[in-house]
Amino acid sequence: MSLRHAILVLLDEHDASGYDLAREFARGIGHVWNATHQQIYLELGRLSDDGLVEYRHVAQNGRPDKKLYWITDAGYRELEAWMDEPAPKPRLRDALMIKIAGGHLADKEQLLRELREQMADHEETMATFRRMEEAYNKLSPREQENKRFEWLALRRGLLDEESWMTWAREVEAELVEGLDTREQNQSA
Amino acid sequence: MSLRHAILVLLDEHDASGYDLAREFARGIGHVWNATHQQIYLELGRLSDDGLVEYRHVAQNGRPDKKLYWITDAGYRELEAWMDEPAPKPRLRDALMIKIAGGHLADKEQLLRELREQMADHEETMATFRRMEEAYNKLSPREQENKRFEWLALRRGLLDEESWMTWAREVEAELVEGLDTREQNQSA
DNA sequence: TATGCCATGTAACAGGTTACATGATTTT
DNA sequence: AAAATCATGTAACCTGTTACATGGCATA
Repeated sequence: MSLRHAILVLLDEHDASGYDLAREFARGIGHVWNATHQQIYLELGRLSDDGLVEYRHVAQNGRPDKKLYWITDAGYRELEAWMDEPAPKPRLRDALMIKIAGGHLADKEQLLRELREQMADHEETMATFRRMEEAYNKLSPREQENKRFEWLALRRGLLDEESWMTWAREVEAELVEGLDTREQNQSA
Repeated sequence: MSLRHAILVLLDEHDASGYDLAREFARGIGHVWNATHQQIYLELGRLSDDGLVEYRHVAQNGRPDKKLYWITDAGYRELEAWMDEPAPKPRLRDALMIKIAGGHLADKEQLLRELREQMADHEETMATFRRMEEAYNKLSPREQENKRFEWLALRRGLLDEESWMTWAREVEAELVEGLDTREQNQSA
């Protein structure tokens, strides 16, 4: 159950509402951990019950009220204790890769279409990460030092996306080549 | 629910027992999809109930009997139908990255130790993948052609591992540097 | 007028993990 | 003597997803 720890790490960076957290999970940190708003609201409730976070209502003009959460001392103790325990290895479940592995059974045009859709998504993610990296690079050396670990996690996302795109371009080229060859045979 | 489709893709490659599948999920294909034996045995039961796979008992000498499963025509139809539907995007949940992102709260030596353990694991995985790639390279052009898609999925695993190691070495260097600096300050 | 953003939640269900259970053979 | 490999399963529990629910304000 690391969702709570992911939330605590985010709350350590800055106070946030459930909505804020959901946004961050959908963007930056979402690359290494993700969660839907439903999960987040539930977990914030539990964290609050356990005294690891606290919140206050914040009224806003033109927008609905929100609950602003922050991490408590008990929350920090919990986080630090968790840091000393070995992290479970991530378990990957990528359905597209299953399709690729069994690609000889698939409609190649369909597969190419889907690959390209995912490539577009990954391009967007990379663009976001690059913007985040640029923002980091513009910080003062002192601030860079403070956010060094956040940056290292971001860096992981970037390298991961780059490696994915490298792979995808290889696959794209092969699929296109396969389709071209078939067309030539048909017209011959 | 793509576990069943992952199993079907594996059974398309060759007939297998639940145990065989569990081994493959733990090694090769495990990089893109993984499952425990408990999940696999349950799902094989359901696949069998749904007529997508069949099996026969195989007696073995010196080893327990096993159930050898294969994919049926209905199984192939199911797989092909599934291939045409968009695959859900993978959701990453990597606890180590949360630790890294909140690394300023962690004991750096502990973090370095854990990073190095995971690096060793990844080295092993890479070695396995490289052996698999070498085996593929030794196949006849015709066989390479047949297993092209399997190889593309393997290739993804390799690139992913390489990218992970690149990142990990960067982080390792930073952590080591940080610890050295602290030691110098202590002894000064 | 419709879509998107802000903001928080509940409930039912599906999927996945951990613990428990057994037992022979082979390797260290 | 202990650990690993082969081989299959059940049950309880925890986690995560999808569907449902509401509603104002701002932008296209």
